[in-house]
Amino acid sequence: MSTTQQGPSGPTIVQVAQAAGVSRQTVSNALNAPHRLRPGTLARVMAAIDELGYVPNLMARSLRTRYTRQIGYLLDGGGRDPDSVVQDEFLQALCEAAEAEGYLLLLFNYPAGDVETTRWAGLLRTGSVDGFVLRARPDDPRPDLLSRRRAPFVSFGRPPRAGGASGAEAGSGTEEAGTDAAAGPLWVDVDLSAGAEAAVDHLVAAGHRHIAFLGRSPGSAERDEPRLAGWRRAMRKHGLPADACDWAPSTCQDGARGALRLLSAQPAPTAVVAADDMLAMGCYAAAGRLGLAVGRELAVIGFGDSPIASRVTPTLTSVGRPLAHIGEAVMRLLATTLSGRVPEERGVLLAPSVTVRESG
Amino acid sequence: MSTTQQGPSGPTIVQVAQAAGVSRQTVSNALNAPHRLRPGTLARVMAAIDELGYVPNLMARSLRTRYTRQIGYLLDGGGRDPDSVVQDEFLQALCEAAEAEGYLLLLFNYPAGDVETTRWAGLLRTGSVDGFVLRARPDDPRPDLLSRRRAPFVSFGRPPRAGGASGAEAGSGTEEAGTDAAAGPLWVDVDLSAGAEAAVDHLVAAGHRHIAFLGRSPGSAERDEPRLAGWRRAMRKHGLPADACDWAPSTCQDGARGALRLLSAQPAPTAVVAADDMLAMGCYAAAGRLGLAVGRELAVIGFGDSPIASRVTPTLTSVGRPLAHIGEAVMRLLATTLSGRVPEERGVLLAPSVTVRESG
DNA sequence: CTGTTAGCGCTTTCAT
DNA sequence: ATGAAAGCGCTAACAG
Repeated sequence: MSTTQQGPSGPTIVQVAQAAGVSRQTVSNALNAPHRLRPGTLARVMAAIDELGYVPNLMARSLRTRYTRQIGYLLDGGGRDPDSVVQDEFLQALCEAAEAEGYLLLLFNYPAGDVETTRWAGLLRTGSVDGFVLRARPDDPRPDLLSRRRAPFVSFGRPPRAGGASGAEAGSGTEEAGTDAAAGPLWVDVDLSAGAEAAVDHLVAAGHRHIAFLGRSPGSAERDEPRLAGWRRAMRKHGLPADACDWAPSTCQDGARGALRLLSAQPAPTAVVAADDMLAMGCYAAAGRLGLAVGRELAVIGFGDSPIASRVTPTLTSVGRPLAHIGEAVMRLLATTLSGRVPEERGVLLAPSVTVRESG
Repeated sequence: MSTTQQGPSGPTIVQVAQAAGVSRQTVSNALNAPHRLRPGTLARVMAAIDELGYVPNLMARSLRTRYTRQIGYLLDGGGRDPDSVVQDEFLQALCEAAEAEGYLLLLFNYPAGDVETTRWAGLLRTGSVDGFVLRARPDDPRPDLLSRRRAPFVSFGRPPRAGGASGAEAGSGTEEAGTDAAAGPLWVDVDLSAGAEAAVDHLVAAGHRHIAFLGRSPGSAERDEPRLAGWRRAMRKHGLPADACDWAPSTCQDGARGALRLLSAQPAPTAVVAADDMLAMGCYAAAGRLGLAVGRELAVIGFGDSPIASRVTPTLTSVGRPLAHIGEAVMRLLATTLSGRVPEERGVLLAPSVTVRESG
């Protein structure tokens, strides 16, 4: 009588077998390889399963099959980006995608700066997870750590070049056939450059010809380079001069100052693409100070499609993040490797779409 | 190459036993009941464990012990609150607290409106989790569903009274003494009323005597009632009139309008407690329009301590959310019930503290 | 197509 | 204090 406390473990496979008058292996087959059963038997077994409310014990299954259908997600405690909305929505999307593939997400902490900890690498060995997903930030050491331990994983955000080995990998397919780990990590990322281009395309289609870009000031070269490049490329593509860009810290006030600088140029831009929604708010403030009506006299497009975008007046057009698609792509990649196949491509770039609202 | 694909399962307990020259349950004891071993043996076993890099297989352990040390967290897809920062930070805190108690968090989706799904209840039976944590919103049906299935869980946010289907059978209430589940769910919540009181206390200590309250307009009665009550109680406590309160939709512009109404009263308030940080931003805007310097001439305190609080000028004093404490309290409660003990109290109210910045 | 035989890695009796 | 036996619930091999 092990009445410690643990709840009512439902019926086991053998009870179902008895109820259906078959051997327990047949029940197992009914669940895992139904095509091997005669339709009649299958129906009888299924009926018994239904009646008894049988659910297989996943731990027992894992013990036998050596996989858990759980994947680990490394929560990033260090990255106290106010971007946390992203993490939340991404988690949501990833979770959904994982369930669609038959996986569950196991969460754990990556204590800030805790490079040495092998705890999560251990999770693979303890049989808690089959692989990992993480959101890689610039200079994130984790992808490399995972690669080194040969842990299957996919990163959201292109991981930094593995510091370990190669430098020259110009098309010589020689190391392609080597260890699978040497092929580099799997990743999915947002094509911010394409997002900026789409924003410009949208504005040009609306008749704008003087379109400025406002980036985030500290470290803009790194962080906003893709957005900037997309803006430049799109402007060139449309035969427009890409000469009106500026940078400001991502706060409402600083953004306003930056926007004022841009708007005081001659000829003044009629539209601004801001590197994030907060800077876009700064553009609103600047427009207000100049007596320009956002949407009618000055178009503003932000980045990130944050919750505030739909809560300001006028509502803000913003380049979104295809989080659902990202989640799906990540899980598809991971499921593929976990099943032993080789994914067609190591990395996936997903273009965001512009959510058009009143501001432009 | 006999292996399908699954990674290198580390050494097992029996290999450690051989290496240490003991039997395998001695190794087990070394891990689970070290006090039963002679120091010498223990050291030898530990050395072998270290050398071989042994980690116990948790699935096998679970199969035997009947608990998984995993707890499920129901992601709330429906609650598209722009409050999502809360969910993210809470998850972080909960995850940390869970790990401290030796638990891991298993995430899964609660598809919006999917009241019927028994999938997550099944998770308990499949042996995937020992219990659940969820963030309950008003009228959340999930706590009741979990109670009904006798699933151990703790909710962040006081769950609605477990009524049968609806208000119909609300009366009887004699089912209190029956099952243990009837003792009601376990919960942890933020004492927003105490938070508002603390805010007022802080303002009064700073010399303010005319302190207004600005609430969120649709559904304010429900959502902001505790904040309002705390403000009222504190005002009364200090012998001040609690007559200046107003409501506005939680956007910057509407908040500004609401604040303007409040500030046009006679005598004009010198401080405003806003029900969230967004409304506080509205107060900033109103102050700007009136030529009042926030912090010096008008004190503003928000709620939520959101990321913007520290990024605006002047930085915003805000009533925080003790997310770390909440996570710990939740896990303590859950761990207690899971270990078969009865927690001292069914519910825990945690008072938030005021993060003082430049605005007041 | 079905049933029998093993055994995944661990912990819990019960004997020494 | 340590060792031997048993079995958690399931599925991968073969046998029939």
